[in-house]
Amino acid sequence: MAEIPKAYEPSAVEDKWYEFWQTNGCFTADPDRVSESRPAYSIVIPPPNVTGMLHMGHVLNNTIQDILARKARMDGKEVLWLPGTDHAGIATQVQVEKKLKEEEGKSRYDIGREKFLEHVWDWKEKHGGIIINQLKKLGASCDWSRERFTMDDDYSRCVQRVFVDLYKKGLIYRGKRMVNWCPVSLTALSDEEVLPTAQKSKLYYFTVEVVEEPSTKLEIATTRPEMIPGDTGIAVNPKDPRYGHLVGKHAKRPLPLENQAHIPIVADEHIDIEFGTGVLKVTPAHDKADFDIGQRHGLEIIDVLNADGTMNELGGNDLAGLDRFEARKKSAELLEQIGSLTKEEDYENNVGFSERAKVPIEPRLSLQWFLKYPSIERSQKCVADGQMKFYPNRWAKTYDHWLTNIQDWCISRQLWWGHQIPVWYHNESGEIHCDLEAPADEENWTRDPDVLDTWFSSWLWPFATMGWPEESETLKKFYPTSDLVTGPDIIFFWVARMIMAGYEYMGHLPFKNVYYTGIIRDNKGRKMSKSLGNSPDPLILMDKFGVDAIRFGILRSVPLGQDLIFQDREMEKYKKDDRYDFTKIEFNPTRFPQLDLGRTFCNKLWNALRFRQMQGGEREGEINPELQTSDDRWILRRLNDAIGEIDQYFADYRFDGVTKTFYRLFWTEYCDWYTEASKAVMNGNDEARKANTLAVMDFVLSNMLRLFHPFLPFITEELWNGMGFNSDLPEEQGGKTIMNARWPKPFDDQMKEHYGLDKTVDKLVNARNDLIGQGRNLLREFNINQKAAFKFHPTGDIDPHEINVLRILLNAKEVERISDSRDLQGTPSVASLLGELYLPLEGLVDVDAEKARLQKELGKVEKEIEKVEKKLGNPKFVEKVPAEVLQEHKDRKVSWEAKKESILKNLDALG
RNA sequence: GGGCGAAUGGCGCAGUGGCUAGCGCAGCUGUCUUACACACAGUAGGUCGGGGGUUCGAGUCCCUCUUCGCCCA
Repeated sequence: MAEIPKAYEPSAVEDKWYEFWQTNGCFTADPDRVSESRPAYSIVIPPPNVTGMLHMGHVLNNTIQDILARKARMDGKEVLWLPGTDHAGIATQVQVEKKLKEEEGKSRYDIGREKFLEHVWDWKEKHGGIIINQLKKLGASCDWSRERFTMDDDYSRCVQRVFVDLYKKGLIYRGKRMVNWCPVSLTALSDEEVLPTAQKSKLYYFTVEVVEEPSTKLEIATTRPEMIPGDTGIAVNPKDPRYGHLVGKHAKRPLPLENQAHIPIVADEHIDIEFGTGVLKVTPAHDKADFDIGQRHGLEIIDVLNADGTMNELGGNDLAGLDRFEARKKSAELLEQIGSLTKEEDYENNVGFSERAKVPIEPRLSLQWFLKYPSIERSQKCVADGQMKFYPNRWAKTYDHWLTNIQDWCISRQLWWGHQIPVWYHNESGEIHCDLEAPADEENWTRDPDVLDTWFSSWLWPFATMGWPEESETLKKFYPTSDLVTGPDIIFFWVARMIMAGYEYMGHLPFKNVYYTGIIRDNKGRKMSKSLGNSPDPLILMDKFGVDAIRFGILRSVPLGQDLIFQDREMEKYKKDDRYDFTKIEFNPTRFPQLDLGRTFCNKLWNALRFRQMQGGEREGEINPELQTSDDRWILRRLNDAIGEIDQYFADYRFDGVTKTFYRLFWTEYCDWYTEASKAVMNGNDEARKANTLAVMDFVLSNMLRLFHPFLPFITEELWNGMGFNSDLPEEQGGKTIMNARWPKPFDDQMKEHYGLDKTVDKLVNARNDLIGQGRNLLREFNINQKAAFKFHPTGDIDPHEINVLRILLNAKEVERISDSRDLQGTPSVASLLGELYLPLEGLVDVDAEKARLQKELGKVEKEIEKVEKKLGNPKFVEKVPAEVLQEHKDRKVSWEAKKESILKNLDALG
């Protein structure tokens, strides 16, 4: 790096290095390279919606995967991070239909299936690459040569193959069942796609007449009076003393007015006597529970709804053609007209909403395809016995519970965009042909028009992307995958199903660890969503703050499995109507404190290297133990401890912990203490020592760059190359790119001994730094901004280097070493294990102020002494506590008492 | 109704029974000190949601209550 700019400019390096990595094949996985000494490591990406756009959740999720992949490469593994996108049946189809309506005023039926699918593919071609490019911008080190799409021909073939196989195994069947129907998307949905949502609604009370006893009226409560025309029975609990005797008689159904049919009153144990009036109207066509009651009692099924949620002619003259919600109001009016309505009251209940279309679903009887899940037992066992690990582990319980209560999966969807079901019905016999190929006499058959649930393709993702059903090299080497990173919201949709598919088709679990990320929320704690418009555009953030800053900032505040509050101090400012406008985000460092933390971290890192460069460009070689200062040993010990901590945090998937350690090691320990202390050497004349200090710096910096690389890929690569840390390394071990540099290892015992890295180093440096802190405090207490002279009275032998460091870090004019402190009585002073430090201020000392300061200090110290003495005075404490804790308390007491003594001496001197 | 999670300075978060409960941001005071004002130095600010218990010792373990969130029925 010829001339290093004063500040880090992300835009100047990001695209350059991404391009470099790609053209040099740094992301490409090669199964042939896998060996015992170079184990495989693999992740499959949770495929984003092909027409989607990057949001903060993607940033979190993919940064974590990238960190894992980059770390694994540095650990010497052959890494495959396999990317791709999902065709997202409903979501994509809805978008294209919307566009078609807007641009051409046509519906999909107007142009037909074939033409419509052409539109979808066009849309996919146009928008499908967007999110992929956004992931590249984020630095994702995916093997793009293996990018897959769930609608690729060979992938499609896998989906069909699995359908046919499961059908032949008898696990897939077709049946008329109550399903969740979305009146907007006009398709069935699986139970998992329905979200129970609390609704404020009304409970309508109305009466019906008992046909056999016209004087008897039954009062019924319902939230859906528009369904009355579909009622085919009245159910009561046979144990209910109020109604038991009416069983077997009939009731007169009030609606439709022109068809007030007589419907049977039946006895059913499942009726809750306490709820409402204890009388339930039974609408078998429109409620799952009612359907079951109807089945038990042989009730008629009357479907009063059209597919789009409007009432059909069976709803009667007054309701036919009305939307279900209008029909609700209208039927309440009708009941009132005939004097049947007795009251309305406010009521809160849970209504199932379509996950995609955000409207209440209708339970509807229809002919659909269902799957009895395969390999349930093995799937449940592998998590329960810890073969597969969940992080955080608590999700294992949720997973287990779902598998225990598992229901058959409705896999058919009445959509056009997706994998069409490989089933043909014979036009005359109705015979079913289920196969990869159409029947030979295709003209006599009709293919099932429905497509499969999108998740029916995604559940094959870990192996269908690797060449299955061929026994490809990729599959052999990279399956099962190592880690899966995803959100707990799709634990049933995706994770559980992939596990089952993995066992069923590969005979093995699909991944060994599952990391569940938290959810990103806005600063009011709300989930970020399109409809609220409370999600900032990550691309704009990357542009303003730098990609590395975003990665670091986000990861720094994500504790394992906890949701993350993304702070935006000015969100409200950008409110437009009910939404937020994040299209114009100005650069404003304090607006996003978490991102700013990342940005300043990068800049600090940049400047730490810049400082190193200014000391001379040559890379230094071996560290000579003879020439080390106490600070050299100390920083090597700090680095060593940090590597250990970081490794442990990685093992536990605690990325917040990793960044925290980075911060402490780099900012506090390396910059604030070590770099500053090193100036004592760098400003001196001992050239050998200077070179040695530079060698220590190079060693620590080179280690830190490597540790940071998975989190901060761009800036570390720029500095690694620019500063020449790559220069004497073999190409495949960091010579070409930091991506392949070796992950730092803690020192072994021999190294520790060689460099003299024992605890005594810490004791000395900590005591000296404590003295510096106290000295700085004195300067501020006495309001001294200019350089002042200190006098230092050490308690023991001390290297002149330490005094020099004292001088530099205190920013002192001079630190004079004295052997007798008597003359200094009455001047401000502080004490540490190393000795006493005086700030001789002739004529400047406000005796009273200094006394007050010392008294305050004394108070603190005495309180601590009291505390520790109380503990040590407790015989039970002394008896029971572990030896090292006891010793530690004793030491503490000694140290506080020394401090107290020194304060008292100085107070005494002040008179 | 059942299950899970959270509650620690103004804000966002660490804290694995035992150092004086930490970190970042924001605040206040001073400094453009030749790596960094995207910085440096100093400083104030919390008794850890409430209550009870276990323990020599509890932010940490147990019980209970409150509030918030998620999942399942």
